[in-house]
Amino acid sequence: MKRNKPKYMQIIDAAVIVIAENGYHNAQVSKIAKQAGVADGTIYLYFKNKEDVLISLFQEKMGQFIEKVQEEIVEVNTASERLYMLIDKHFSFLASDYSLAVVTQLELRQSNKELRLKINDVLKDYLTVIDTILQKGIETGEFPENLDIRLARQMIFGTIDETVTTWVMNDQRYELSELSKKVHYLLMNGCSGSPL
Amino acid sequence: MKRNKPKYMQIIDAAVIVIAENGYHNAQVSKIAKQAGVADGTIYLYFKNKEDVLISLFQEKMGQFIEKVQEEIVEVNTASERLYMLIDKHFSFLASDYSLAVVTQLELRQSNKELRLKINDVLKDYLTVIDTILQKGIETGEFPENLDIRLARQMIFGTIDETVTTWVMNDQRYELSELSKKVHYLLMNGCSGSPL
Amino acid sequence: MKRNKPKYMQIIDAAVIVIAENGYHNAQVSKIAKQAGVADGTIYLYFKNKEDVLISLFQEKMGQFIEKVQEEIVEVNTASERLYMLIDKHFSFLASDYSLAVVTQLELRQSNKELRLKINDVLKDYLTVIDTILQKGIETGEFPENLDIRLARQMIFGTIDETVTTWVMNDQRYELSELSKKVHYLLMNGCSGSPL
Amino acid sequence: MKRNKPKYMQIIDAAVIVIAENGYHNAQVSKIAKQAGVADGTIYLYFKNKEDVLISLFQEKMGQFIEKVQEEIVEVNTASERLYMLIDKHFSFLASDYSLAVVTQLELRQSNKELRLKINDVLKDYLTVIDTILQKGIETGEFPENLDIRLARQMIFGTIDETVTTWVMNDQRYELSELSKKVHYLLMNGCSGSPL
DNA sequence: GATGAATGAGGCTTCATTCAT
DNA sequence: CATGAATGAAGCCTCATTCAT
Repeated sequence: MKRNKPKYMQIIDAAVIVIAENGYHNAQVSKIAKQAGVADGTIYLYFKNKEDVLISLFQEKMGQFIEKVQEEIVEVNTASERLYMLIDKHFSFLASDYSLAVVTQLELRQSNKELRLKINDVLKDYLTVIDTILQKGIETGEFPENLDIRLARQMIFGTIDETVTTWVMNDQRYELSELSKKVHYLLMNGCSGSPL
Repeated sequence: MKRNKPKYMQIIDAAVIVIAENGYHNAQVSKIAKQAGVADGTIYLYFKNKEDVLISLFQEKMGQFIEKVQEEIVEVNTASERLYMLIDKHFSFLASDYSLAVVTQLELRQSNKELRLKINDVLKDYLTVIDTILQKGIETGEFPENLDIRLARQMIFGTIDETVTTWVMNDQRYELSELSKKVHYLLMNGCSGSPL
Repeated sequence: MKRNKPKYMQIIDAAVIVIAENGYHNAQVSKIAKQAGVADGTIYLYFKNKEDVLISLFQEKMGQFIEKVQEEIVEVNTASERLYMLIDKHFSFLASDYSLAVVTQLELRQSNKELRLKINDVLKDYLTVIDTILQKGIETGEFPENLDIRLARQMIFGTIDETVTTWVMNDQRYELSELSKKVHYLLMNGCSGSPL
Repeated sequence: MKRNKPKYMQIIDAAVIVIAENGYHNAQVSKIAKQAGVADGTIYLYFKNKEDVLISLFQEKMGQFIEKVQEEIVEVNTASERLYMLIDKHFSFLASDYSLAVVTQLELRQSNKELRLKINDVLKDYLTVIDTILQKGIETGEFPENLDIRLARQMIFGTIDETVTTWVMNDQRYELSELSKKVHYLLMNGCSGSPL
């Protein structure tokens, strides 16, 4: 299992730093190798090509986050609590690793369509988590029965994503995780409104 | 004034088509020139460089849209109506020009940080429109006084943007503008909730 | 027509010189460009890629030789005279351009199979010329009716080719074209022998 | 003596197979090692470098063939019989090991000049065998006194080589060894013709 | 104003070889 | 003897931009 070898994560962590510091288009393989303390060729022992490094980066970092959220979220019961946990974990996760936040919110978005499609595959699990919360909320009566789940999911994800991106673009001039409550409040209102 | 010369818009329209068809990274200057029916060098008579074409593209297309929204929005009175108009104009504007939607939602996002910052400058006017609606809504009592305008704006823009992007990525399999009402409803609920 | 532009042949001639001097595996595109007095990128205005330069080189040089042989060969009548002309033209053509001889006999043979197959396509016309001579000779009674044309062609081409290659590998220590008569004599004997 | 250790021939045989299957330029050391069932580094215990593997391959395979021919050829007496034996042994040797034929006729020819020069060293013994046959033939009166031995040798080797190469390139669609008689006949005629 | 031929910098990837175990 | 993880040099090609006509 590649990911158990130390150099695998070593290279991924180096990629995050190099991309955050130099930008996506100035993150040459040689820079990543240097940052990771390995030879250029070594990267190709662990990754198929440069794109594979970037996909793996996203899979490892977001994947591990999504897994943790999936596990922890079942520990609270109401949809509201779960949504709050989702928002707060999301904010505190990216707030704790600014480089990673820069990479996921700004840099990785300039990758080509192919790479972005693969990134979206990873995100699908995240969107499913949101859908499950919404579904649960409808069942418990916290959300109206006719809530359009797809639209509500887009609102939730779009809001969270836009909030993080704005925070990153403002150079973390304020505490991201302090916004959790307010964002949760806005989104709960959005979802809970009585039917049209 | 450059923009009054026919070839100026001719080149911008060509850029939209070429980027939509070939993707951002395959939209070479020579392709745009060919599509516009001019020589490569001619582009440099109207634009400083390639980046300038893309910024101008965004400025012209979004700029004219924002202007129109700004004008029309004062014709209705409540914040709710104005928000509805904003959403609906936004959706119908991009639904009426799929190439442009592909370019703004998918392709132009792969540009480098600098270009994206300039694009954000253009968007600032749009965000100001949203802020004005929210401000107005607070004054008229439609929204609670303690509404966090920045967060609410992020929710509104994030939701609209995410909705359009999803629609584009789904190859316009449904009518985007039919979502206006529901999105408006979700966002109004989000903004109107009574204070924490 | 690309081949009418001066730079087309300029690049091909440069390629012959660079390959002859540095060997096939040390004939970098940048060296060829420098020798041709053009920028690296200019080569790609006239050729699809590096391989295309090499194929074109062979096509232009051998192609023009084969055409000339085809034209001149009809001016003499007997198969024997035609065979002599073929051998002599072949020898004097390569003797007059040692660089080209090095390239065709030694360097181009280290190219990959794909390239060699395309080179063989060019040679097919040459082999056809040989076959026509043999056919003619059988008709006129100069060669026995049961001459195996394929084998005879292989003997003729193999002998000529091996003779030139040996001459090149011996660093042209003797006059290649002085061998024409003797080679012709050997091959005529080979072909003319009475049936088994 | 290296060649007595089992892994020595094991690696050479693996090289033949790997080159025949993948082509010269896709015959990486790691592939040869894998095919031989040894580690990459082990190859360097038996060979100085990759080139040494290829030279040794040629030396072992052709060397053992040439030795056998040298021994057997003295068992027949006339130059004609010896030439026939040479041709027939050559054809049947390569017909019996198609992989080896592919490697010697097609793949190894793409090697660089240095390697080919070393391969030619091995071939010198073979050419000497031909020369001896010719010399003997002149002494016995089978060939004219003024036969140009070098040219005759080139004809003989060129014809045999071209015949095998054509057979390999035609994917052994016919029996190579069935050509022995005809080729022998052609070459005997070529050499025996009365003086100019 | 318009053309389009020419420029040339810059990076991903392969693979023969080494050497610590 | 044997292993195989690690090394790092080296080159083809693209494409934004220029400038002579």
